[in-house]
Amino acid sequence: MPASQKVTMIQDAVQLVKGYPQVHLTVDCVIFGFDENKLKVLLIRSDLETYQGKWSLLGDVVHENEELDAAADRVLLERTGMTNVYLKQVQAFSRVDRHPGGRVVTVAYCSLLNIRDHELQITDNELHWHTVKTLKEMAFDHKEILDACYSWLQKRIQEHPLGFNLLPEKFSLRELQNLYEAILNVELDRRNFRKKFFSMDFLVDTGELETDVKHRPGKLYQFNFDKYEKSKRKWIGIDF
Amino acid sequence: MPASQKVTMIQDAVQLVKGYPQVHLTVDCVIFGFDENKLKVLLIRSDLETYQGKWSLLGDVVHENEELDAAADRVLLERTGMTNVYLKQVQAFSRVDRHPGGRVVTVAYCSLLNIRDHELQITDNELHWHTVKTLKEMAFDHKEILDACYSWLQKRIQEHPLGFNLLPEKFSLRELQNLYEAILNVELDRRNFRKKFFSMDFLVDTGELETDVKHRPGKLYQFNFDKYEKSKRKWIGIDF
DNA sequence: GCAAAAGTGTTGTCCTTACACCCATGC
DNA sequence: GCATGGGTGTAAGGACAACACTTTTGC
Repeated sequence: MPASQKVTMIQDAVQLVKGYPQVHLTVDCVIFGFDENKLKVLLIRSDLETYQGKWSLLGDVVHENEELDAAADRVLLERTGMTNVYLKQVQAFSRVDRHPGGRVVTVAYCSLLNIRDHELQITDNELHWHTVKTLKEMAFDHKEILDACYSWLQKRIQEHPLGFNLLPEKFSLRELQNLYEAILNVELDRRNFRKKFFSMDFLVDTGELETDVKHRPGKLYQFNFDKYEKSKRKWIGIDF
Repeated sequence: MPASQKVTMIQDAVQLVKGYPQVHLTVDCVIFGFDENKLKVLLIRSDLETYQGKWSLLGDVVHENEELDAAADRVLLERTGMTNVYLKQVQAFSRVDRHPGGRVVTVAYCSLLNIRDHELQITDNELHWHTVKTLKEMAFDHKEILDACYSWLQKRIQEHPLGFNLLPEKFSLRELQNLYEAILNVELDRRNFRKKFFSMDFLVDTGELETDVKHRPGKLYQFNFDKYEKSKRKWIGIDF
């Protein structure tokens, strides 16, 4: 290394960082659920007067010594009372004017949970589940964030077994198919759908049957996450 | 809406945001290139004494009224002199101790460019191209960021025509195949590879041939981005 | 017994894979 | 003329798409 390099070495990293500009940083969670054969998202009314009546994602500031994932976990825990929820970072949004109160950068998270597993505890600000399809305007850039997370979900659900997070532990194949059809917004052939999932061999027949249905009850299955993890294939293909 | 809601409405958004905690925010660019049939990444020596001798990604703070994409563009322009470079946000990294100078959140970008298109202008801090495969330790959490961007690239290149950003405008099929083999770390069958790309019908025969090769020269092709954009297919399938 | 959904197989088509020989050029 | 990589075709196997009838249960 040339001597000239050493001269410019920075010894005091703390001093260096102190000179950096700072921004307000938040997380916003797009929390998806599945009910009545429709994809739902958990929203509250915005508490900003500017956005009076508009719907808003669940979010919060990132605390001083908190990682982004932890902040998103915390938002989820505070709002739904649930831990160990499927939660993935999707994208940062940084439009300078995205918040009327000033410069706020936000990191969007996509979360999937089973609506039936929990009752909403705190229903401040009309917290409740909204049908994704019929959702129009939202506060801030939250519609844009929702759209990004929805696209993300549509893509991911075709490549990874995320969908099971939206269903009860035990589910019928009809429910599973309804889930895929709702999320992907397509109709699928029932026989081919079943063949596909059976051939993947990750479904476990629980031996139980649906109850409270007005017709022939379907078998209930569980997803074998362990088996899936062990057999993840490395796919090589070119397709675009 | 119940009356109780109105009471809690926030009128002064600016005041609200002023109360939010702030963090230091940076962008880091993983700039990939392709040369000598190897995937390369553009790095500098860290200028922090703590990381003396270690390699570091190209990054910078995000300015006060600057979007993340713009900050990444700026880093690229400053370091390579290039604009209109392929550049996508990949992921935010927020480990509390990831920077020795204090809490710094960074957003990673993946960038693809054609090494031949530009000579490195400023070679401060030993800026230069590194073979990805042989890269071990790096400053900060930059190895982790690089790995994340590399995985992202491996996945994306199979689904979208990104690879062409790493090649000259006109390229031979051999070069294209070498690119895929290097990035995916596999060997591909030459005949099947050619068939695949020809059947997609996005390659335009320029009528030109390779020069300066010691054997029969191959045809040079261009990628037809317009045609690709127009025929993007919506793929529905379940596969995991 | 009827309504409603569960459950099941086959066939044709297409895509993927594996594989070997001749061709054009530089030296 | 020989070494080097360019260029091409075919056949087999596997995945996917299309399609209809019987079975079980609730009422």
